[in-house]
Amino acid sequence: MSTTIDDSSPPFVPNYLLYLLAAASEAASARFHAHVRTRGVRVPEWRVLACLTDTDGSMVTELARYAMIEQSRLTKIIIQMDGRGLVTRRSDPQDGRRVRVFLTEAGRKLAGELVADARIHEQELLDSFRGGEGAEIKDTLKALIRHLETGKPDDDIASSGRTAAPGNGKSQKR
Amino acid sequence: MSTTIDDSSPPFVPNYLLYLLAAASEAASARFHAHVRTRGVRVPEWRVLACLTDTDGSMVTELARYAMIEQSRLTKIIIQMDGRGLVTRRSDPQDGRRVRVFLTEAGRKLAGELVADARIHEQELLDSFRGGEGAEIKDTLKALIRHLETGKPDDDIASSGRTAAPGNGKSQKR
DNA sequence: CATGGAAACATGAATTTTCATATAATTCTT
DNA sequence: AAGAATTATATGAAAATTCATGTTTCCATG
Repeated sequence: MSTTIDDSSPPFVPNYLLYLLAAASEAASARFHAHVRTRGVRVPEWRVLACLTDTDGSMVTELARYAMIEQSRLTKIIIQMDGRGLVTRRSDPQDGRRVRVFLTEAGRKLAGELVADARIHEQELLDSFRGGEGAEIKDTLKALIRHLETGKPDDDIASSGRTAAPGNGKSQKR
Repeated sequence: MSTTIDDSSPPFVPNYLLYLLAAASEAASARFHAHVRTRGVRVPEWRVLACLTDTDGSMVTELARYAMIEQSRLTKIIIQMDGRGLVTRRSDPQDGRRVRVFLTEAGRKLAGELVADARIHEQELLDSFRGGEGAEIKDTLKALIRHLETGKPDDDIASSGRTAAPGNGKSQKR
């Protein structure tokens, strides 16, 4: 009874969107993440460094969102990085609850080098595709992310190319 | 000196491919992963269950690759799941080193339910896009993964679309 | 201007994950 | 066929992560 195993049904996992996304992320990141570890930096730390090159001095909560790291975890990572002299923390004079995180000189140097490496690696990756579809992938991902975060398509997704028109959908509720 | 900060340079992170991939994966998975935890299952466990619905009885190493979980970690997860009665392990009669992992009845039931939920969730996601670009995203990701894993473009990437031709795909050699 | 509530971080214990290595079973070599 | 090399899995200690909650500081309101 019910042992009717359909041995021929197509596999689920290799066609599942969430798996494809995770696998793509993993596969794309593997090399560079190995390089990062080579430099004595773990991936979450690299994320912090990268984010701080964009938004030096941001508060912990902001940084957590930006770097996709849960707050209490980020706090611990930052404390460690502080100990290693990569970042400093000072509390915001405007609002004593906030802790602003800054790159130190050493941190800025390291971050700069890694970002440069990342740019090169990214370029190599994108170049390794025929034609100019690399940029298309990025646009598709950006559209996907926007769509997922806002719940609204915001714009046509995955069609990229002609109808750029990113003008309208400003449904930023927040 | 050297404090020549170009305040206007565009941010790095939000345009960085590896970030976009990670963010897309995260954003797409958040809801469903929350649902999974609701059912008392952690994400890595869900991955194991899902993979086993495809390849019940596979060995630990295979499963590790399939589920993108490092071997020693997977071993521990499996031992736990065994304890909870979701899977069983028996050593391969052909090769005593190998441990084959099977879903129990309970495990199969749970896995089946979650996979069904996953399918629904995925469909909702794909439907939430205009037109039929959902499939395009999946094709793009598949091509990207193949490209990254093989080092060869294998096929035109990100062009997807017409040339579906999934017919041959029995290249499961392993 | 007290006070309740919210926001921003920090913290600690329990749990997981990592990393290197141990153990066990096969396969390859000579 | 013995020993070496390799493959598959397990294990243990150190480190990281999670989860719930604590502390501090700010904000709004009566």
